[in-house]
Amino acid sequence: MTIKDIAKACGVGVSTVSRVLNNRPDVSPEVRARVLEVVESTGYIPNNSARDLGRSQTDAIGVVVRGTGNLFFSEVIKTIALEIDRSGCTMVPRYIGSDDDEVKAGAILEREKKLRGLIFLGGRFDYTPAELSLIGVPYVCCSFTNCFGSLSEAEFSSVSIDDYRTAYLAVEKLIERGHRRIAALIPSCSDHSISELRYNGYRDALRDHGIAFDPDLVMENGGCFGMPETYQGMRTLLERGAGFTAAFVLSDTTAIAAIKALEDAGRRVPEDVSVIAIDGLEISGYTSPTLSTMVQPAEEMGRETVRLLLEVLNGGENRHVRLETAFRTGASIRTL
Amino acid sequence: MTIKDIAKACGVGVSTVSRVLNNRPDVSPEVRARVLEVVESTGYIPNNSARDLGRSQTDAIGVVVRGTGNLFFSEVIKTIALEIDRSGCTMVPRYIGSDDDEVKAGAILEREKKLRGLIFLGGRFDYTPAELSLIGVPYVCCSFTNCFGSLSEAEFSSVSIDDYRTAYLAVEKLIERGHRRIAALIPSCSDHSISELRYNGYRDALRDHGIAFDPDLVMENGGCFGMPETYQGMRTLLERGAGFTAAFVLSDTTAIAAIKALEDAGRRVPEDVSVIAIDGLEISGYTSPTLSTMVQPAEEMGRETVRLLLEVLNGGENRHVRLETAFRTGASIRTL
DNA sequence: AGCCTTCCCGGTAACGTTACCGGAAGCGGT
DNA sequence: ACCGCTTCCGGTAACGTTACCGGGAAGGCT
Repeated sequence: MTIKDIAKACGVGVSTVSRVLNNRPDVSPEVRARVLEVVESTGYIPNNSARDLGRSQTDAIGVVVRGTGNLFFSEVIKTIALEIDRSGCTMVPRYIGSDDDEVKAGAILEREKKLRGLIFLGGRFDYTPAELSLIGVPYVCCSFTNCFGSLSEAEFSSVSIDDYRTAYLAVEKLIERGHRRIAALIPSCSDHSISELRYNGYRDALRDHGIAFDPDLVMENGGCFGMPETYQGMRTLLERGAGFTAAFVLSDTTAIAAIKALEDAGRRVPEDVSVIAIDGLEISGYTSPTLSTMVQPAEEMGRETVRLLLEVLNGGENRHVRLETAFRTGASIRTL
Repeated sequence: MTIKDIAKACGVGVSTVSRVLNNRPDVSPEVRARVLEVVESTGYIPNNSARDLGRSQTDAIGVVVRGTGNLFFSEVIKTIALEIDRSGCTMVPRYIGSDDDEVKAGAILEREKKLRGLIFLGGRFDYTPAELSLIGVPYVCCSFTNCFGSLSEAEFSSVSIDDYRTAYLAVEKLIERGHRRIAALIPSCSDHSISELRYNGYRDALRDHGIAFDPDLVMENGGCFGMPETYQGMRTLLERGAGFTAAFVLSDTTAIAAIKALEDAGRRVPEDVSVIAIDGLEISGYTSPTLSTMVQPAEEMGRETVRLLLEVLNGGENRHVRLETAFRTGASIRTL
């Protein structure tokens, strides 16, 4: 069953059928209706490969996911997949490690699969314009913040939360509850990126509330949002001996690991130490204690990401959208 | 840059280049080497659409993922993606809801994207041969057990754990520790499938150890492995008043929800109630208490799934592989 | 009436491969 | 010298679309 069969069945030319299928103008309503009817009744589906070849362009959208352990990304991916499907495009995922070069991975994916567009889901994004020029298609970065001034904002799109502000607010929640000795667990693998911004939020919140910054309360642990590394990080922090009544952790899963470290060391949460995190995973509403966390709108992020990409693909301008986070109160913090 | 350019640069015909690229015989070693060299140096990558069109076949492998909340699947997907990439094929994912018809979704995906093969990742799979005949390409079911005798085992491949035995062993762990009043939380949405088998394992383990089956200890809650449903299920079970010292829960995440329900009702885990689960997610090693759980080999499942599909695609026979689970001891169970 | 648009529509050459056919060259055997 | 076989290779028609060109019909204007 090809477009020729449809054309013959309708008594029109193939180009007319093609026009109808791609709903272009220059087709009379009657002809359009007839073609559509035949297409419907025969259950004809155009051949993708041929279409791609004819257009010399594919309908594939690459999605590079960096950091395999990140549960939050798993949430976002589902929405991205859904939205890409809805747009009639094909999602081509590629998972890479936390320390892999995502831009290189994207470029390879683009060459291999002849992509139309690219989505980057992940943290570190400190590339030079030269490196980024390897990517020849529009791209949008999700869960990302442009913290290197070298790249023009007009050259790509992005959707993210305000990491700085979210961290600031999280820490402020602790301060509001009387905490002044607040530890922070920062993954060190993704400098210059999300963790950097969240770290700044932490420091500025302290400063704005007249609390002196104490480097002994900050633990930079390796491993991008990894649970073992964070667990170990918290243990080391405790051994350091600098007392604290609260901790700010950058993600839900690592917060869970940090809490375990606290408990294994004989500290109770929240009685001895309050913990606040960022993510808002479903599961963190069921752990013991439940997590107080800044909820990222996973679905909205996915939806916006795809929407932005489609916009650019349709000739629109690059845009950068910031999504709101919301504080979800759990049992992991208490008022001093 | 097309195959013609390569042919011209090598002084050979396009068909020769094509033969080399698809490493077919009937090419002399010298010519093959020369072509390969030019390909290498020019960085030429064949056009996928044209190849697919020429072959009238694609390199796309559909992956239908059912049950969006299932974290275990998220783990498996990554390996599946990796292995599909390694094979040179393209993964085309589709996420569907827990109550959607996965076979229909697969058939649609196949028609839309002209798939070469299909992978089903998910639970319920009680379809008639007529329904399954909608799928016109080889497929393999992952995390699945053929519990409907109607379908011949030669018609598809599958990889799964032995759900019956795994559940049996899990319950046995509890019995070994002196428990005799053992509750079970069973998702009721996916009858005739994984939960059915695991339920049978539960009942037989009781029986084989001379423990009478008590229907009051079984809670069938709706929602496929959903945390809210399981939480509510456990609450209802407790209100029922039938005492128990242990509970068998079908997945890690639902076990975490069940534990919260227990704690919210004033029962402590494991002091008052022991809990055992199945999955072995990383996160369940960090929750409080850590979970005792039967670990499913997520990576191996993903690897085997893709391997089986490729086998069939290359003319091999359908196979069904069973993977081993391992008990991982956590703090959620205790000896009476 | 003649001309110029505009609106539709059909024909056909791309698009970049693969599969098939046929042919040249080399070689051994009669 | 002839035949038949194998090995290797080039030419070319598919594959199923899309994009472009051109043409006919209809309608408005001079």
